[in-house]
Amino acid sequence: MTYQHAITALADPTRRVIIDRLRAGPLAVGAIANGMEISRPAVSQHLRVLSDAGLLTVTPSGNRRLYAIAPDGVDALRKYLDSLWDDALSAFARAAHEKAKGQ
Amino acid sequence: MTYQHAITALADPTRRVIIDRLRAGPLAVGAIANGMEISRPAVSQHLRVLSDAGLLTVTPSGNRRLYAIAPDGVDALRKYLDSLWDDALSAFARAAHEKAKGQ
DNA sequence: ACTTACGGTAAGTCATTGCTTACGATTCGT
DNA sequence: ACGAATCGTAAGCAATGACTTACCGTAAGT
Repeated sequence: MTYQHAITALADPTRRVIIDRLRAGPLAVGAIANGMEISRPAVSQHLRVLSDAGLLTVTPSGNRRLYAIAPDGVDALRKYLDSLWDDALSAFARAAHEKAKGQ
Repeated sequence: MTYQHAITALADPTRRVIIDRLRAGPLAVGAIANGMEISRPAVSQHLRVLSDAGLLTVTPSGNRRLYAIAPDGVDALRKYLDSLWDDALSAFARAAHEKAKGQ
């Protein structure tokens, strides 16, 4: 039941930028913040939110900390949306059928 | 490129409750607000946000307005997450491979 | 050992947003 | 035609959250 935190975390545009930067593979905090307009502490705070939401994993590597996308967290959100998608389609088909019958 | 608005709209817990109420089929505003703790205008405002995000459709029916989940809006979000999912899995596999080779 | 690099945390500020009450517009029932 | 019902919008308020600067701990390099 962690998809709520995940969707809240992904609602922020800056956090989606961070996620996009990690699509190709793990990165250290400095590498993520480099080129972004906000300060490095701000990036740290976003990374904290994303990690708490289960969307990122952290692996300390010497001096630095490597962040990577956690497939499990993304999957939780996917499952929620798939369920919503199924129900929406069923309701849509039923509504269309009722309308055709009524008309 | 409308998935950003969709994910922002779904980030609010109250709006997810509204969406859940519409899973079974279209409902009027009063029916949605009935039993909820917030006022009806607040529900109207949420419905506005969800509609603007492409997640709901409105069909006026006499005195009332029937809101229903828009499958297209949900699908846009699904596609974004599927893409993210694919990249996350690839990056994960690559990282595991590099680690195995390096170790 | 001392300095430098890396990154998390704290405190404070400002904008965003979700809620309420009040009001107006449209449609149904009689 | 008139009163009631349904619903959207405006204005105002309080809470949440994203950002900044300042600070502290830990690991690497010399």
